[in-house]
Amino acid sequence: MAKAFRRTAPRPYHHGNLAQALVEAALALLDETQDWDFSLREVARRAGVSHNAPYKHFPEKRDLLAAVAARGFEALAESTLSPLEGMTDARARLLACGRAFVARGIANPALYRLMFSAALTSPEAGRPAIEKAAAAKARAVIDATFADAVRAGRFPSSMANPRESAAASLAMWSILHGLTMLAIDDFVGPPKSIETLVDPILGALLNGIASHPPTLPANIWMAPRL
Amino acid sequence: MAKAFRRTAPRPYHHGNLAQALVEAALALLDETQDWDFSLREVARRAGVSHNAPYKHFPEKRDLLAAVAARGFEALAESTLSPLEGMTDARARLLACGRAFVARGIANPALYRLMFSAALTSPEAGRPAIEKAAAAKARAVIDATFADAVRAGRFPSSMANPRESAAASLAMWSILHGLTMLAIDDFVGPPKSIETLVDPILGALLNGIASHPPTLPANIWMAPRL
DNA sequence: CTAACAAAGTTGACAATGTCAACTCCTCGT
DNA sequence: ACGAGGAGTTGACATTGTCAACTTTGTTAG
Repeated sequence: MAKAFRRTAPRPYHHGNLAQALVEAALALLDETQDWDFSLREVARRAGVSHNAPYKHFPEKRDLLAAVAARGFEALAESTLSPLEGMTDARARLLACGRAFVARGIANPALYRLMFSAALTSPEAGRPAIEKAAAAKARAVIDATFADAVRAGRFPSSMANPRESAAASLAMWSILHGLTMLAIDDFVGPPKSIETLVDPILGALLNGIASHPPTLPANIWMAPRL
Repeated sequence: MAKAFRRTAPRPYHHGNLAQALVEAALALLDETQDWDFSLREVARRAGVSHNAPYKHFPEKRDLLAAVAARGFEALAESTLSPLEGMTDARARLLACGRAFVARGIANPALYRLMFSAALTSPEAGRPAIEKAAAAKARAVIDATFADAVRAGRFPSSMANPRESAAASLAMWSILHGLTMLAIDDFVGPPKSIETLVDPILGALLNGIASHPPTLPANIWMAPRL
């Protein structure tokens, strides 16, 4: 950390924090072009380094994309978590969570798509660890909100059972993920207002879960495989 | 090589039906590599033609991919339709439809992903017409099955209202699409048996819809934009 | 303090790819 | 019979991901 002051240093040989700058540049490119087929070289150009500098931080282009995707999951986690502040009604919290989820996806379609893309899975290792960890964080928000709702008595107490809570949580993930994807991919729209889209759809699911809680087999996992 | 005998026509100069052969080859490559970053040249190689022959049939690589995706939607439509033969119970039909949907997606993950990918949307024209048409066909199966169920009295009669039927149908699409994607992307699994995964999840949604049918604003469309 | 080392960045090279342009071969309608 | 145009071919080009070898820098052992 400690290093000489660089009061005038416009262009230190060492970039300082290139990895982050590259992720930033890639994020910008992703937003501009709405696709991740931009060249690694262009990312390097934006960061003001040579076309091979990125390789010192990311062994492959895929690894850069994974870092970007991880950022996306972190943003998603934050987006779904923050509106819950101060909300008490369990059902309203779940709906708010859902709205925030879809809204975040629509806000940056390419990023959302990238997060769930296969572009980052390597043939042998599956999804990169960095992405798995971030995705787990995002998943935890929904899981926790659901668990809260169960504890608040909003759902049958049998749903404390992990096989039932997993089923409910998976159902909610699925419908939100699916709805977001369809909206992004122009299969549904126009989303003039997120609530009018999410509330009825997610609401119907929540009603169904409350009246007849679903159950999953014991060995189903609901997360990137570890 | 001027005019040679060709009684057994081993290699006619004109391929006969290259467009289809290219789609076939691309389909095979997609299945093998589980990705669509294969080169157009490799597709041409497989079809036994020069690296530029494909351009006579598809202006861009994207157009070939769109044709492949269209095939995928057609297969999806067929897969979801065929198990309905002879089934009478409306709820069972919907569940069967859902199982078939997810099963088809899991059967060829890369193809499924391609269908909903942005790789084929051109910046100005959106998704190619060929894909839109095929997607509409697949969507129609679920819509129709739902409409049948309403007619059979399995859902409140208010659901004959287009705003309600659209909501229900969208909800079902969403949850199926989302579940399929999550399964494909290794966020949930292992899918040792499709029914144990789909039935509880989709069942919960159907229960919710039956008890409190959702409604959507009037101007929401549920299809690739025409 | 300094010499050496590893991390971070650079330049150069290579094969492969998507696509353009110009050419050749074949089929078919007139 | 023939010529027009569709179908396929060859050649070329800029761009890309990635490898290898080099240089610059900050840190650290002696």
